[in-house]
Amino acid sequence: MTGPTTSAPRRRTQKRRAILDGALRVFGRVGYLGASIDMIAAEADVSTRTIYNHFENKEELFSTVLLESSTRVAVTREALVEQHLGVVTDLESALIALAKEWVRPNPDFEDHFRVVRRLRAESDRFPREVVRSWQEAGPFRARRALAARMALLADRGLLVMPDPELAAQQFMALITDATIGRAEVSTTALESEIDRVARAGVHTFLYGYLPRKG
Amino acid sequence: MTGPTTSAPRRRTQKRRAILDGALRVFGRVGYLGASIDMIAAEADVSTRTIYNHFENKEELFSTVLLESSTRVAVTREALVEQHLGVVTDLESALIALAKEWVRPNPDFEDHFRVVRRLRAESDRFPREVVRSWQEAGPFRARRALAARMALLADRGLLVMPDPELAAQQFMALITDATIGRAEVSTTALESEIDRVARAGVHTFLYGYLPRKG
DNA sequence: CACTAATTGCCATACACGTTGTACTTTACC
DNA sequence: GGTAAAGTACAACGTGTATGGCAATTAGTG
Repeated sequence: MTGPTTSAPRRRTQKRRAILDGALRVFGRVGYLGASIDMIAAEADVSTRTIYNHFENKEELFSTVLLESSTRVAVTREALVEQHLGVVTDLESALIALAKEWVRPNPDFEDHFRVVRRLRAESDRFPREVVRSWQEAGPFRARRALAARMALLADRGLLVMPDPELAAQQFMALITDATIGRAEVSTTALESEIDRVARAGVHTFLYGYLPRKG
Repeated sequence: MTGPTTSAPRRRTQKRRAILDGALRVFGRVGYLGASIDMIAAEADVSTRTIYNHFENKEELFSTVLLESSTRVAVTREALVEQHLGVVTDLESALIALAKEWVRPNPDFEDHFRVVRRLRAESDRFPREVVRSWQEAGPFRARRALAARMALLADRGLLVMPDPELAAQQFMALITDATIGRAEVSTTALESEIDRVARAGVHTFLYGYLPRKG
C-alpha cells in the first residue's frame, strides 16, 4: 500500500512537474514574450501538444509557474527570518548574517528571480490578477515576516521603529537594491562584494551617516 | 541669414526627432520586443520606410533613443544635486527636498523610466555595449554627481562617510526602491506617500534605527 | 518654377509563433 | 495481455513582424 496518491494517474503529474520546471527555466532565460511554447516543450522534454493538454494557454502556464515558484521562495525567506531574528543576542551580527543570505544568489531560485525582475518591469502588461496574486504569495509575504520580527525587536527596545513595514522595506532596499545597483546589471555578485554591501547596508540601517558623539 | 544649420536639410532632422520621440513613447509603453516598427511609425506619424532610412534596424533605433534620453535625464539630475546640495544650511531638509524631487514622477521622463525598468530586467538580452553606454550616460553619471557632493559634505564634517559612492547608492536605494517597492508596481505614487517615504528614507540615511541617548 | 533629396505607399519575402485537429503510440494498471 | 488514459508527431492555419525594393510624390532650396 503506497497511499491514495499512487492510485491517481502517475504519468500526468510527472509530466506536469516537468513542464512547470522547464517553463520556469525558459521564462527565466528569455522572459515571457521571448519564450515560445516550442522552447518550453523542448526544455521539459515533452511535446507541445502535451503542454496544451495541461494548460489552457501560455498565459495560464505562466501564472501557474509564477505562483508556485513565488510561494516556494517566500517560505524559504520566512524560514530565514525566523532563523536569524528568532533569538537575537548580537543584533548587528544577526542582521548582517540575514542580509548576506538574503542577497546571496541562491542557485535554486536563480530562474525565479530572473522571472520576477522581468515581471516587475512589465507589471502593467500582465493581467492585474496575476500580478496581485504574485505579490501576495511572494514579496508581501516575505516582507510581512520581516516586519513582524522587527516589531518584536522594537518591543524589546532594541530598535526604534514607528513603522515596521516601512523599515522592513528599507532594509530590503539597502541590501538588495544596493547589491544589484552597484553593477546595475544582473551579474553574479562576488562574495566579497556581498559582504561589503551587506555590512554597509546594515550599518546604515542601524546608525545612519550622521556623526556621533562618544 | 539664419545660420549654417538652416541650410542643412530641415525635413530630415524634423523627421528624425519625430521618430526618436515616438519610439521612446512606444518603447515605454510596450517594451522593446513588444514594440513593432509599424507602431512606432504610426506614433511618429511617419512611414515605416522612413524609419529604415534613418536607422539601420530596430536595435540601432532603440540604442539611439535610449542614449539620448538617458543623457537628458542625467543632466537634469546633476542639476538637481547642485541645486539642493550646492549650498547647504539645513542638511536634513536639503536631503528631503532632493529626495522628493528625485522620485516624484516627472511626466517628461515617464516613458524613459518605463524603458529603463525594462532594460534593467532584460539587461542580459541586450548587447553589452548598449547596456554599458546607457549606464555611463545615465545612472552612473547621476550617482557620481551625488557622491561627489556628499563627499564635500563629509569633508565639512557634516557626514561620516568612508565610501561616498556606496553612500550615494544607498541613498538612492532608500528613496527610490522604497517608493516603488511599497506598491511593487509602477503605479503613480501619491504625493503624500512620496513625502512619507522621502522623510523616512532620509531619516534612516542620517540616523538609522538604533536607539539614541539624548 | 525647377531641381533634388527625402518621404511615402505598396508590395513582397521570409520567418516565428500560438494554437488546434488528427491519427498513431506509449504506458500504467486490471 | 488488454484497455483506457495520456502522450506524441505532424501538419496546418492565421497572424504578426523585420526588412527590402521600387516607383510615385512631396517639399525645401536656389
